[in-house]
Amino acid sequence: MSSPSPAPAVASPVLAKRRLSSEDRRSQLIANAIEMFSRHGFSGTRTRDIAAACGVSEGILFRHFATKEDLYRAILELHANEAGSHEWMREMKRLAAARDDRALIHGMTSHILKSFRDNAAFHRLMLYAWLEGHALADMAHQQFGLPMFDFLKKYVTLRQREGVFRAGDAGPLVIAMYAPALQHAMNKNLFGVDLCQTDSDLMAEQLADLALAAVKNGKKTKK
Amino acid sequence: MSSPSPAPAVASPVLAKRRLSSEDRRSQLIANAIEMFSRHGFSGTRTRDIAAACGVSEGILFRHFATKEDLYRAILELHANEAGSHEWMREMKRLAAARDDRALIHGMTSHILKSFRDNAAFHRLMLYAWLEGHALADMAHQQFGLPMFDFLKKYVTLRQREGVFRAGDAGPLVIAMYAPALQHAMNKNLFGVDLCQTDSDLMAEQLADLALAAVKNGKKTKK
DNA sequence: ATTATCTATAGATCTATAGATAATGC
DNA sequence: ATTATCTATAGATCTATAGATAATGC
Repeated sequence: MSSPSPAPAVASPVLAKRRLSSEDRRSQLIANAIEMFSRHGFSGTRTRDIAAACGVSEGILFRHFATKEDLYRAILELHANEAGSHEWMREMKRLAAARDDRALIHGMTSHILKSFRDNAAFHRLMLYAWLEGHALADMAHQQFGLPMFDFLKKYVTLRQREGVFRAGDAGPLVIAMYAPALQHAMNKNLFGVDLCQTDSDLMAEQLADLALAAVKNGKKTKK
Repeated sequence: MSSPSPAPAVASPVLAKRRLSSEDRRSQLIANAIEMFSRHGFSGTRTRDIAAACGVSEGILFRHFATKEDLYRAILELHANEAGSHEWMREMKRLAAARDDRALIHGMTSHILKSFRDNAAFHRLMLYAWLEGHALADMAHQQFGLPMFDFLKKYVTLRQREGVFRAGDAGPLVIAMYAPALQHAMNKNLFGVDLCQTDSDLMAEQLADLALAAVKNGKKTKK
């Protein structure tokens, strides 16, 4: 008689025709909306399909979110806050203070790969938001992209003065540091293109090593 | 009396209320459609707006292209063929045969930057097409992306055997070769983000040098 | 005479709302 | 009693078409 509380999961198949609490339904709507928006973009996604994915009528969707735009905003705001990038930034700064180039670049590489592996749908949605010129994509950039780039730029300049990093404008060096990892992550997790048979961990290792070799001065970099 | 033939340009402002030839109108529609699709994606673009951008009614658009999808296809097919990537591929192969690593990487870098600078709208549209999973985006990948990656992979493997390139899986090395340039080009031309004050030519130079340093063995790479 | 163009509109689709219904917690 | 849910539908928007009109080339 005492049935265990039914999973309010996204993928509850059939038979789960039980009513969900307002909170659970809201979460479910957001989860399915992320998936939809990440596949078809904002204007390519129909509120009807989001509701259908949750097994409810459209009315329910609009009871939780006044407009489609509202739902979209809720997603972006949710992830922008929880992203947990703050503690990671702190870790980066610690490694920078210790002048541990290798650990810093490896850490950044792993972080990028992991983030795209774990939140592929969200990153895909974010790329759409960016293309579509959504205000919140710009906000995310202001909040995370810029500070990160700025931090890296300062670190690169510092290491150049210390004679450890290659000379030249800091900008290109920063790009060389993160681009390979980001490019690979986008190819693999956003576009489903993986032209390397390399194992995932080894991949991170090698991408980081290459980034390190790119920015380090041409002296002996031996491991 | 003999007025010079009016410019069938995209941006003919006011006063150009003259009828265009079927061919010119078609070109104009495509040109404006590229701009629109590149900004808002396929589903985010209204046929009404494309027609309006050309200063004609929607009926005209549908006289030239049976469906919206048809117009979209016309754009992708047009650029896929004219892209002129074939001769560039030949040039790359020539440099590869001569083992000119520096020229090859610099050439590729410049090519990427120039292509995104000259055809920003098209690349933006292509990115949308890719996200939206349009069949022709995949086709373009089969036709250009894959062969290029394959070529680079073979070259890297060869140079590794010759002891000039760093050891390791070829995949990551290939990514390290093109990612910085591509990343920068996307940032700048697709997303309007340029965090480097560096001059354009110098930028290409530095990005290429960094890519070269990444893949080359840790011996003296002196210029 | 040919054909580029416009006007008007059909038909489909999509967001959003109103009011009725039924499952839940107390 | 409360509230999650459904049904039905309004109103807007969007693609696409049909038929009339007017500018062009001959």
